[in-house]
Amino acid sequence: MRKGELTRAAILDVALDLASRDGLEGLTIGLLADKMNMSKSGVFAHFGSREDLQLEVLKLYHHRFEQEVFFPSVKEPRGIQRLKSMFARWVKRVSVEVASGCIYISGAVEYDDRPGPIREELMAMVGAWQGALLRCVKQCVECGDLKADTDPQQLVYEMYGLILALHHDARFLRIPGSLGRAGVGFERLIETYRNPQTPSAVVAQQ
Amino acid sequence: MRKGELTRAAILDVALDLASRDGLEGLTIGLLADKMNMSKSGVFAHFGSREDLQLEVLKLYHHRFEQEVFFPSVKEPRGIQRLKSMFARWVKRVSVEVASGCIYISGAVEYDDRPGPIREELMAMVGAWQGALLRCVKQCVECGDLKADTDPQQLVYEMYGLILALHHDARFLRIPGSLGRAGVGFERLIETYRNPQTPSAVVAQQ
DNA sequence: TGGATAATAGTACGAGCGTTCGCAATTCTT
DNA sequence: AAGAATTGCGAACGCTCGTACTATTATCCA
Repeated sequence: MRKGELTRAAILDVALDLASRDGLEGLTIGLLADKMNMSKSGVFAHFGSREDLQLEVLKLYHHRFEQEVFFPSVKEPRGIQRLKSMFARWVKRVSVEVASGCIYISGAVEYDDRPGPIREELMAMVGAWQGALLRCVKQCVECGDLKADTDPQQLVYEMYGLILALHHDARFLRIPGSLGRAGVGFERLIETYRNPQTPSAVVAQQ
Repeated sequence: MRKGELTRAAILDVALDLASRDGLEGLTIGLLADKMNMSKSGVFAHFGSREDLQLEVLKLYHHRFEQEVFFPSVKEPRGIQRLKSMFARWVKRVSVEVASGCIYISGAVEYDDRPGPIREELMAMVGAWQGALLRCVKQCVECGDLKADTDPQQLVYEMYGLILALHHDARFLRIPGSLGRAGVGFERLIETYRNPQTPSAVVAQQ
């Protein structure tokens, strides 16, 4: 690996940190150069433009999210167990990010009215994650873990709400115990939709 | 009313519009002056600083929120009916704001790591609103509309999550039908906590 | 090890930001 | 209507931003 690619990777790593804290719009080349002990132009040369830098940061975040949340969960068997794993890992990730900030969430606010490639990319990523959740819920219905009349979209909507509330209460308001509330909310949520016909052993093992 | 106060009020009105769209941090005196057909310094003179302007905008938003959501709801009788009114008016406000943006929500992301008077003010306002919701839920428990073992904080947490998800899905992802999902989620939510001893007529009249 | 190539620094530019200040115009008060 | 007070404008300041261009230094490959 040539030195250039190595520095570039190091820059992106720091940039992701900064963007997590201040948002993608708050990510500035000057500050990034300071943190890297490099000149502005030195940093800049690795990316064609600030927008490209932001897009690369976004892709890096997406990659980490997949590694920590998505991929480990699809190793779980289909059904409620996988869904629980997805939510648990998601919560864990966001609660770690309470100290730094989740780019999916801050980005949703920053780019809800700002058209352009970053918005498109971000929408695609968040959409993909919601799509993965949706598929998992549908599998839960198919395999009988959740009731047949379950509205998958509705369930995903409410799961997302629990995470957003966690980010809001823990990171902005700094209310202790928010982490637990996300868990309690999720338990109550799937309890509502749980299929009473399913052998309790299947769900109790989790 | 002197002319100065009148223009000041007009500026604040436009400023609230801009801040709703681009966030409080995105509110710029130059853009504001353009929209007002005034000079930058002319606009600036009405406020000691940009931060003061932002604080005034925040207070104006809070005032509108109270007028449209809080005050009409406290006219409803205590209990589940008032809680439903609060949520319905809240949803209505946010769904109108889907086209412009809710400052409580965007502000929570913008100022979760940015100390200063704006963060303090915003936290106080959001805290006050959550406090109002909390009181209302507690009254629901006291008057028997909700189960005695209801965790009021938990219920408020989940209500907030439903609103945040609405803002996220409708404004950022632009998924149709999000409005309905907030309502369905709320119904399911209070159904979980509803006291089965309560005469159904009381809750059915809503 | 030397020459080609890649990586970084330095400098400068134009634009936009919040803010200051002095002056002109308008509005209010009597 | 006249004088006082308020209101608004215009220009300028210092700062930071992204970006472009040139020169120097470090790295890679034969």
